Amino acid sequence: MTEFKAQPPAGLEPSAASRAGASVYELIRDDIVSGRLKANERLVVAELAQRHRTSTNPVREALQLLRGEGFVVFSPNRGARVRPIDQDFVRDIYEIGVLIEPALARWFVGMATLEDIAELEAIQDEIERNNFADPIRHSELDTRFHTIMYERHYNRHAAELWWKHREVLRAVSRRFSFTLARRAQVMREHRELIQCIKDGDAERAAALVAQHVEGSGRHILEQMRAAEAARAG
Amino acid sequence: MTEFKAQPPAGLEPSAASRAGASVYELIRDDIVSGRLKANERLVVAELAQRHRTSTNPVREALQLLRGEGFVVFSPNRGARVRPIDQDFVRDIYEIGVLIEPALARWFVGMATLEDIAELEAIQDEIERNNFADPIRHSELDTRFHTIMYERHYNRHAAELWWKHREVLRAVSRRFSFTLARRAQVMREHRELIQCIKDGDAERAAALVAQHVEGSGRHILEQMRAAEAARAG
DNA sequence: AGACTACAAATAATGTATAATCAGGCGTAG
DNA sequence: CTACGCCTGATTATACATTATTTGTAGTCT
Repeated sequence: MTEFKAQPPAGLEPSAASRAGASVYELIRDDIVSGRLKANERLVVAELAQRHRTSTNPVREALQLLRGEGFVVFSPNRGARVRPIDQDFVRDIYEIGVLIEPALARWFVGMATLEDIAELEAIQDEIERNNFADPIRHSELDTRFHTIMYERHYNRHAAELWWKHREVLRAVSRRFSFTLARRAQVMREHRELIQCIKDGDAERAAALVAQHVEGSGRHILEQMRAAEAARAG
Repeated sequence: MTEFKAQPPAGLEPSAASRAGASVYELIRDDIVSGRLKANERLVVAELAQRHRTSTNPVREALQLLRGEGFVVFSPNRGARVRPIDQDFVRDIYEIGVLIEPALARWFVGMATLEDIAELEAIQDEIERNNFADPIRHSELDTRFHTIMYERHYNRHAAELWWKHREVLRAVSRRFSFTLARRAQVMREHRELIQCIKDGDAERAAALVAQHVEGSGRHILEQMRAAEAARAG
């Protein structure tokens, strides 16, 4: 069986410049995406340096990198703040996914080999065997399922964009669990998608992926709204 | 008449942290996008610091920012290199544009006011008056034309993405000039687009934008191929 | 009193300088 | 051809200067 650990598509993980830099970058990024750092929270360089046992230089660089990726916002002479991973943000990126993923999927239908299809089915089997019992595992399997379809796409830019968005959504949805309705929907859509690929029906596959991503986005948004309502009420 | 200087959509220009930082960032970025820095060229921090009369810190931060935006690639312990703005790169981003811009345009059709349409027409008049005589001016007007349609879109992420891609394409195409065929096509498509918006025909507007972006991308790619062939032959 | 302004101190970003380490590349000796 | 050692430059670490923003205080005006 193949590796079922969620991995970036092609051969390129941003992988920060080096040891300290990479670790600071990843730690801060995780803190943002997972919600440990609150929206709009100030990111004071000296504090972060102390917390992560490094000097200020790597922290400053990590923040700039995060700025370039959109996770951190700078105001001149007032430093960095956490970009809020709020409902708007999630909606924005899943809507972009709805536009991009169908195109990636359409291409895949024309390129899929028997091995690809076998692997998709193996993963789907595994997803069903797991049946959401282990949410982390489900997330990894599901990500892998889509990665197989997108990772060989010639448009590296689009694939990279997809992967970045995927990571954010994955981190956000870790906070929630799947509703029964959504579980059934995921299973059904994956199976249907595999069938489309087998049939070589690119258009239907694209439409299905659009629907799948749309559904996934809606699901997360509803969970976020519910959580917020619970917090407020 | 309104401002015809190309400007970012909403109120947010990345605008690096401060004077020196911003200028280093912009200068390096321009050098990359305009082709003054060649593909895969090494970006030695000390050199850049000297050339731009600053210390190494701002340079390193600018490079990290550029990395986050995808213009620079890092290898651990071997520093930064220019990400090649080659045909693949251009194709990648214009293809993404073909997917995203129609969605932005579709939304605009449902939101356009009489003032918006008047402004689009004014700009198109201006474009026709200029008639590609001043290419820079044409580029600014054309960018403004599209900015009007996209800048108020609720999906800030998508609008920002569009703007970043637009800047790259603008810089690349500065090296070339418009073929007669392309000139006519631009005029026709803009006028048709305005008509669609007046009619409230969102679907046709979206299709037209897709075609328009597709055509623009193809045009640039062909120019790039021609230039490369000329260089090689 | 309440509110507003001017100025001073505190906080932190930004830029500069310099050193210490470390990894990779290159040339030379064996 | 391989091993050793040197050189370049990346990366990290400090320390400090400069600048901008924020905050607080005191004095003044209404």
